[in-house]
Amino acid sequence: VWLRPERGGDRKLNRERMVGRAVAVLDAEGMDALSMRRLATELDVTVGALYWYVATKDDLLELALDAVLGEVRTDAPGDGWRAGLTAYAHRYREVLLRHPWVMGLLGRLPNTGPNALALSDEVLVVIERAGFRRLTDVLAAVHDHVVGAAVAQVSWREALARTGAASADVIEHVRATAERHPLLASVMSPAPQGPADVDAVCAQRFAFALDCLLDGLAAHLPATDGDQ
Amino acid sequence: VWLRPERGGDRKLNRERMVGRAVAVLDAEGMDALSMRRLATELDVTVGALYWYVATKDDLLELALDAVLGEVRTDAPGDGWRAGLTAYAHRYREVLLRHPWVMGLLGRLPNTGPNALALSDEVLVVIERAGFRRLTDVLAAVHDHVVGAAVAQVSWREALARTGAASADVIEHVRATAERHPLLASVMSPAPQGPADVDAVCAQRFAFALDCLLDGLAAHLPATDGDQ
DNA sequence: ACCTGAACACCGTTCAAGT
DNA sequence: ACCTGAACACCGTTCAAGT
Repeated sequence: VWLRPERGGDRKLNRERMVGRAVAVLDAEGMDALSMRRLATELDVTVGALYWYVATKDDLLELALDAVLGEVRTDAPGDGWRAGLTAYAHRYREVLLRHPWVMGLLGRLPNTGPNALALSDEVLVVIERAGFRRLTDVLAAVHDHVVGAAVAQVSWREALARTGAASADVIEHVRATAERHPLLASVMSPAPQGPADVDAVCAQRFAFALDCLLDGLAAHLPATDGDQ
Repeated sequence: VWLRPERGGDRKLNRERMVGRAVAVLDAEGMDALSMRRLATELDVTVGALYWYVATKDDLLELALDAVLGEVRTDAPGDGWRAGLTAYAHRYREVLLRHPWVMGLLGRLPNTGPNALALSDEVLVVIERAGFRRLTDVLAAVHDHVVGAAVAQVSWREALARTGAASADVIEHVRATAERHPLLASVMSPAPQGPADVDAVCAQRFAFALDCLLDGLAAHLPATDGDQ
């Protein structure tokens, strides 16, 4: 998408307005609610008009994805690499959770928009200043953890939303799994399973794993350990 | 889905045959190729017949997701927790990369099928035997890293596949980004960017980050460090 | 250059009716 | 119980034709 010309245009439409409205619909009603026709009527335009600015719906989604990544800003560099990476990871995570539909796009579309590149570059600067050798590996490690944790949390939310109230079937199902997997059951039971609890558990879990990861990464700093 | 009865049936169809064929289509031609109509003709049946065994297409996809997770088997427990978790992570990753369409489902559908639960339980046993306190946190840390790394790799593949040969536009685009982000450019340039190289880079990157994570987790073992 | 109107080839889902 | 046939309300995309 990033190659295709911006296609000026300002009579009724432009890419910015399209992407903005698309993100609004996606945030409010999710992926299934966004059709080209829906977006067109929302912009007071016929469907065909959209294809003047965008070659395909996937192009539009790529634009929406990168627009959202623009919300992640690395601020105040210079508090040390660990604080910098931690702040980056938390900000990135918050953005993903604010726009859950992004998770369905990450594995399906390329993610090489200008905002994605700018963000990688900024974080790489922090990693380089820290003295790491494998710059991209460290970046990927942090990045992958954020994405993985966000995917898991959204998936969990989805599972809770799907099973509305506790019908008799659900109770029977839980009982059956508990019988087959006693350890899993004992480990899950203390969780009250409310949607708010899920977020709290995930937030704390995320911070824990991130700390472990950064501990492990720190051991690969030349000053501490010459091993590459 | 897991609540709804199996709906016996063996005249022409059953869930197993449906899911098997669906996975085959998904593996061969990806998410976009799988429609209910396509699956029906592939099974010598009309579309309506499918809805006897499955309430919705998402249900079918949930079944396909869990079926794929069944390919991840934890073998030979007892080589130590670190070897066990490493083997689990690598096997899980291989399965995800063999079925790239799964990545588009993970953040969109609940993932609470019997195979997913059984797998979690088996890994939890390894984690508990190791002496960890926060069982689920450790499980999630490893799990999230696998998913995040797989998502990134598939997304990278997709980006390469999308930009076919190096047209003049692509070259101009790369040059422009290189100018704006010199560090990013210098770090990316050594990569020959072939599809095979991507897999190799990602495999090594995955192993590195996993090692770092396990190092960090090991520090939280009571024997080594009483801190919870 | 930008947008409309209308069409094409598909979707997922439902449901009477058959066997 | 299981499957067919046909319909309903949608899709993404294309493209002549208008301005």
